[in-house]
Amino acid sequence: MDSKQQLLQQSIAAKEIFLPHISADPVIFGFEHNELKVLLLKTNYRQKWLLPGGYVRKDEDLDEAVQRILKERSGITDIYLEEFGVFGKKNRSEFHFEDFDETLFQKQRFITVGYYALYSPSKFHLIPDEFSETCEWVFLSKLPQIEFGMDHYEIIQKALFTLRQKISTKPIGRNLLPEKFTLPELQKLYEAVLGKELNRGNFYRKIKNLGILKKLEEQRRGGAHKAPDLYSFDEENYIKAMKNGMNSW
Amino acid sequence: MDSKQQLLQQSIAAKEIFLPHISADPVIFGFEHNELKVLLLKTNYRQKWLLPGGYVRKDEDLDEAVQRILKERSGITDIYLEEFGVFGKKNRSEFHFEDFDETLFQKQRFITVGYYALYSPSKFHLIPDEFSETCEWVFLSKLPQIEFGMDHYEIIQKALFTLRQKISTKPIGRNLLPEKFTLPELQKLYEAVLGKELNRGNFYRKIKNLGILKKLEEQRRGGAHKAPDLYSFDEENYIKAMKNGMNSW
DNA sequence: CCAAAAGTGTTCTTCGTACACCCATGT
DNA sequence: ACATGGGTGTACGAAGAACACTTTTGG
Repeated sequence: MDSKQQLLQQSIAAKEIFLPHISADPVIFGFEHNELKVLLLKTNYRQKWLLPGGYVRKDEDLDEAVQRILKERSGITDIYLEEFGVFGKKNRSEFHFEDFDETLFQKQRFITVGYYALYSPSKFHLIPDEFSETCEWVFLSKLPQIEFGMDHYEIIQKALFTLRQKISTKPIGRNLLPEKFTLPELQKLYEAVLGKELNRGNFYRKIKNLGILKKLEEQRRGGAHKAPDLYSFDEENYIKAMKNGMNSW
Repeated sequence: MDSKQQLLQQSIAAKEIFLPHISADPVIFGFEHNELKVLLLKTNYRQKWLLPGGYVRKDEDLDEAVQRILKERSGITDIYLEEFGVFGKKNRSEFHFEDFDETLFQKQRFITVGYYALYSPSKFHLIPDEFSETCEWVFLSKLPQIEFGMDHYEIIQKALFTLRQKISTKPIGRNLLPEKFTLPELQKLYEAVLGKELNRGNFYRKIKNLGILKKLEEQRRGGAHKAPDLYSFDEENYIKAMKNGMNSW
């Protein structure tokens, strides 16, 4: 079945099941090789990269919808998503389905709700859905070089901006790093999100004063030079710090 | 024409003009007598208080929609609105139109987008639309005593929370205070938003260091005791401060 | 033993907090 | 003149910024 046939078929079912005009788009961030990456799908149709978004069922809450969509399109489950913006320009998807007539469900005007989340890529196996060729992590530095459908690049930009705001008041890392990690690794994560270098000494002191870390009785061996200490997050204090907030970086 | 007839009539036109399932609700904050207030409408139908929300035309951007809605329902124009949340529970308006059958446009499931803004009430004359009995500023302290339709109380709560977050990083007051104002007045505004008292001396120093104020060559006469100096905002620096942000209170 | 990275300590400055003091005005 | 609120100054401590120093490891 080619991709156009596939979309037409989906369209018929969609009209029954989903609310018209409303969609949700999750922006999932990951961290690897000291760089941030985003989860994207390359659709069979038109070969453009898109966020793994979808539609809202008539009988489910919006929150439930995003969770389901993400699961169906990528295989990711159990992830905390946070709304960060609504994209409602009337012609935001104008040229995306130009091969189809107006009866296609997917072609109608959509107002989309953006959600973002942080997720550790190692935790699961990506499974693209039937409409997508690939489901891939794409590094932020590569984004300007790939071709997006609709306004999805803009959506990612805003998600990233929101993440930067967030890191200034709440701790980040619990979902992006493995169980055990080193302080230099955590610092690299913060630097990747903020897009600037941080002073080592000051970072160490500040993060330790937050009290969200537990120092383990082991080091990460294997690298050249001094072996760094391993840490894990102190669940209880981490949750407290999430609520209370802090100052800035 | 009674209120039920009115709603039925509106329903017919609405199906032509508006997108289904999507609405926008503006939460407009004002400041008077050292207290915050919110702009609300009391609908003819069912006598519940509601935000002055409405629907999105098929041929307008979402941003345009909120502006138009607010203008039509209250008379307010030229105001900067900022999205703060989406409310999409499937049964959020379940009991609101129970006197009607499912064909009523207004009764369908709506996912609503919340916008908030700050506005100086003195600047305009409130004009309720034809569907509303009154268009009124209601003080925050009175909110628990009035009866809201749907989940609009919850929406206001989140708007207020967002405003508190915002005041911590960006200056506030430009839209909420008259052209000329005194530092004690500004401080009262901050205290009202934050819900706690601030130290006078520290507030003065901090706000002055922001450089967003212009001291005028006059005082506010008439009150008892010492006449306080009048200030106005320095447009240029205010806008800068809006962009740059600052620390916390 | 040395280079390089990890971890700690020191100093300076900035900024928030608390509070004291002076100033101006209407009663 | 004096009580009251407006405006300014000061002293202390916490926290950020910059940087020096020590420690540990692999080569």
